[in-house]
Amino acid sequence: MTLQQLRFLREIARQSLNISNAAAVLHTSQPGVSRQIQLLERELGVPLLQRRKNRILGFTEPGREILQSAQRMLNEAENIRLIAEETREQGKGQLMLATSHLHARYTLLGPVKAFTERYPGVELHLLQADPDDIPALVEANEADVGISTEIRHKHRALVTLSGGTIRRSLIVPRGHPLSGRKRVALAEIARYPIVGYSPRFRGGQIISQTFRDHGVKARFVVSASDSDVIKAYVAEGLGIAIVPTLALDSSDSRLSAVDVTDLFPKSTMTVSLRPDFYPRRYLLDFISMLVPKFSRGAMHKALHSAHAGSSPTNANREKK
Amino acid sequence: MTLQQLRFLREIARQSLNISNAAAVLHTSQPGVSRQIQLLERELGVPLLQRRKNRILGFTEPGREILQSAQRMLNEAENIRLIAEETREQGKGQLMLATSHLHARYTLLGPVKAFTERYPGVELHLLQADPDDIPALVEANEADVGISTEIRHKHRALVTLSGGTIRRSLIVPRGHPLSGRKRVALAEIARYPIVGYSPRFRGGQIISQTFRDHGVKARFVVSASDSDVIKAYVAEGLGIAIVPTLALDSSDSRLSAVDVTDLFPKSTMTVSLRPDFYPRRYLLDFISMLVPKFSRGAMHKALHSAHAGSSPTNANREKK
DNA sequence: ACGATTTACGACAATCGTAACGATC
DNA sequence: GATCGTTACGATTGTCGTAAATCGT
Repeated sequence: MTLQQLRFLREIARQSLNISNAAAVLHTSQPGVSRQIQLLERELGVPLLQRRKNRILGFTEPGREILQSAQRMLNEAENIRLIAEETREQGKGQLMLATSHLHARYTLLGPVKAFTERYPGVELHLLQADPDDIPALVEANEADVGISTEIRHKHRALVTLSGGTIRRSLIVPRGHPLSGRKRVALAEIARYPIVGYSPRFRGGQIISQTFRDHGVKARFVVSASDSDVIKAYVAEGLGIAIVPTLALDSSDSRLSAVDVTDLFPKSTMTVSLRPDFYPRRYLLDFISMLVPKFSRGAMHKALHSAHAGSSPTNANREKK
Repeated sequence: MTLQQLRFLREIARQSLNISNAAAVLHTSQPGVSRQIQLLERELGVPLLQRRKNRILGFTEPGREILQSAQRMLNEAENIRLIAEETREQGKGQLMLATSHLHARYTLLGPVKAFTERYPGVELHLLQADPDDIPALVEANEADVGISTEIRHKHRALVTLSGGTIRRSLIVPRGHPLSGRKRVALAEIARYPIVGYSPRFRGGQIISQTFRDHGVKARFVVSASDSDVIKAYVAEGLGIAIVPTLALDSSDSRLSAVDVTDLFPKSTMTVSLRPDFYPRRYLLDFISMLVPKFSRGAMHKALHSAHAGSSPTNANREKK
């Protein structure tokens, strides 16, 4: 069994069973790929691919299982490369963040600035995406870490860390009847036209759902998917809006805000990671810049408990 | 990077940094091992072993990390072999159980019988050990599965499944004042000399601790580590005892039993497994014979959620 | 001087790419 | 006939084991 053979197998799977394409992607020849797979099958004594004469129909049952193990092995191999690279070129590398507009624009601003000063050699990429897609991006290893709001933990392959609570504010134009209030009720808000978040996203749904749950009929006049746009519309007098408090800066002289966190379900910022990938030092550092309560030690513990399997294994029960 | 190189690395670690021994264990030559490690170090661009001239002092920091990844990879490689072997020779193989005397003698009797009938080709080994050592044996891969009573979940690398409650009975010689009673109190038990479990084991500690917690002073006259011995002593009139109910068979005409499960802390049978090792079909079958509520499907789910990392990873972010 | 690791060298095996063949759509 | 997979063969590369050299205790 060779890592090469496993790479071939994985690529065949990725290329939906087309060996020629797999060979092309791996910059090698088809016959080589074909033969290595055959050798692997012979060594294991089990066919991995279902074939009819000269055509490949699919994986066999054990083939699928073995493919999964192969993927895990190759991931670990990649981890080894990462570890080596990290110690070789300290403070060099890439960091891919998957995040929503909101966090990219506001939450991450400070941490990103601190990070680029601390690690000038690391290329920081912000992969902006729909909030609902973020965990999937991390799971597909398109991003090293996902920063989003409120994920149901259905993605079991990820570790999610809960950050701080996201506060919400009602914003109204200056001079509006609700301006300057300390607190407001849902029913009061509903008296005025509302500029909402696009219902495509969870954030928007949560707001409108809350009105519905309390039997309050709210009138949404426009919806947008980004708080800057919403703020602009409110400032122009199109309506009032509920936005994350962190999207407000005091410089907005045309707007007035009222805290309404308690009127809506609690939202928390969540950071998601793949526990089976090696967390480079600067990655963990970035997260602790973002959420100081996550020290590197605490995160190592969380990741390690999610990613078992490196225990000593002193016993040698392997077949010879 | 070769699997061979990783095997060498792991064996060097196992042999506490003695390359010659490692080579001997792997049936190869020292120079070969030495050179492969050097090649790996050169390829990764990072020293894995700390050396002074001609002597090896220890692992480097990245070396230790890489060793862990290497162990995971080799475990998965072993899994691939297991999968292949399983489909090649269905119903052949070995099954190593780590268990305490109690479970070996009573709980497992039925399941073992059923198992040997269902899988006559599988060699079933019972590795009897002190209850407290059982999780460690599973973690070290000396056993495929551990069956024990009540483990604190400090072994995070293991998945533990909770089976049924262990009932306890007070046993007394026939004709004893407590004989025939439906229920007894702790204080009543403490009036008589007690034959106890060896305090070396958790089981014994739980019993005596309970007396102490309730401020009841009990008198232990003898202690043994095995319920058959204890039963014999009680039958001979040395004292009375608290034993797991399942250690009693109705044929014991010289003894009389009273259920006392509720007087002591609840104990449950726990089954422990390493989620990072491929669970052969007959292993899961054995467990469901032991605890019917664990179907193969349920266990697959439990294991898979504990063992992440085989997700598609369609993105190809690896360096070329 | 002995034990342990690295370096040197030669034989062997394995892998890879090109070319040719067979089968399928 | 075009695409895809397998078989055949030659060149290159890599691996392994023996022997020698080097270093440390």
